[in-house]
Amino acid sequence: MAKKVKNNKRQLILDEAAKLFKAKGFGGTSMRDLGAQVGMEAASMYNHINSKDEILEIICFHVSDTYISQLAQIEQTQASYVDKIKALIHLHIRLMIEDGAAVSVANNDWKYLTADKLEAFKQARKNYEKGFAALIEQGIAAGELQPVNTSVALFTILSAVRWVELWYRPGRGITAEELEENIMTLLLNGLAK
Amino acid sequence: MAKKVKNNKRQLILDEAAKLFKAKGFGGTSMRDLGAQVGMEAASMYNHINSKDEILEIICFHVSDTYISQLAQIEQTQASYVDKIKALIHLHIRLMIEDGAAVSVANNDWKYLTADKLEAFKQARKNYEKGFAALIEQGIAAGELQPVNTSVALFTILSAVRWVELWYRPGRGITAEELEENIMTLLLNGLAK
DNA sequence: CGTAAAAACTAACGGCTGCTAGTCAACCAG
DNA sequence: CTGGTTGACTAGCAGCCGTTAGTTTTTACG
Repeated sequence: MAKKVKNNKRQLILDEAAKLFKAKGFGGTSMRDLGAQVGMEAASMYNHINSKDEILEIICFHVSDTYISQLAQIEQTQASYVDKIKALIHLHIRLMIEDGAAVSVANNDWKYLTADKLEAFKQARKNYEKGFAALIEQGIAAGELQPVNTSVALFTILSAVRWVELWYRPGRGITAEELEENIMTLLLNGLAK
Repeated sequence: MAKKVKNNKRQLILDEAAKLFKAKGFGGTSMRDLGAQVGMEAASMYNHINSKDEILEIICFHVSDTYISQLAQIEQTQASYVDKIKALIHLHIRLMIEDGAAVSVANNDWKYLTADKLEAFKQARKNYEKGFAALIEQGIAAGELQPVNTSVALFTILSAVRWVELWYRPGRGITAEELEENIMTLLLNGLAK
């Protein structure tokens, strides 16, 4: 019980940190800023977390772990390559909508990780990209996809999904489903008629 | 002549600042860091620039001015809507390759602009996006493009081009022309066969 | 060559940073 | 009721920040 309360406060700090890091950047967010947002003095937060760096670590690796485990799951299905890639695009859009602040931090502020954690994060991201790229490559080999450069396709897809987090709000006149459908159409069928 | 030398030093500071801001962020770059990179004490740079904020302003508005003037030029040509959009994509890729650091700063660090400059920058960007979106809208109305949501198409294109700056290096086994051709194919014709 | 302007330097300021130490109240198990 | 753990507080340290002031060196021109 006591443990649960502790976890709640800790999670609150992590959530608010993600929002602030997204809005003002890791360097632009002070522990005093974060304390004000959480409703606590800066020093008090050290009862729940060990350092500012640790907050960034937890956020970044939580996101990368999610992507990696989901990729592994999708790889094991029996779907076509097109459908596997669709599933990955779906995953990216869904995470952007559901946990946009954390994803945004993992995308933009990972470079402020401590040297060793930075290396680990870059390696994790590289592994994810390798797995994603392999799906594209196999899809091309199987004749399901256009014979474009694999890296170009990979990064274009990964980037094309990022803006969602900056733009999408419920009540913009477009639902999450419509949004996803539009992006999927664009990436798979293109803009030209 | 004396003026020219002054401009050179000033430009050197701006160029190195763009590189450092890109690598470590605006907040993560100190004037002492920048001085070391330029080969000068931090204080000495104030003979050439007025403030750290001013450096960011110059970089950001230089980029946005370039985009806006090029858009105006493209709007006035007699090409088809598809070709106008292609020209804009070409512009984005070319600027990313030629002046990647500055474009990166304008994309990522604009939020650290001073309040009034921030407002002006956001307005400029909004105007650019409006002009770009209008071309897409007209292209759809003319039957040249697929009837997707205009905003989705706009932001997908704008984002899909951003990664170039992080990834492209001459000698990666792909030329700028091939890169552009691949991206153009993906965005206009899609990944699926 | 002399002189004035341009551009570099050193030193330092007030303010903010992440974080620690020490204290004290609230709570909960025995 | 009591003892101890938890989690909040205030105060403050050492260090970096952007920037200014004042001084000295370098440069360019008549």
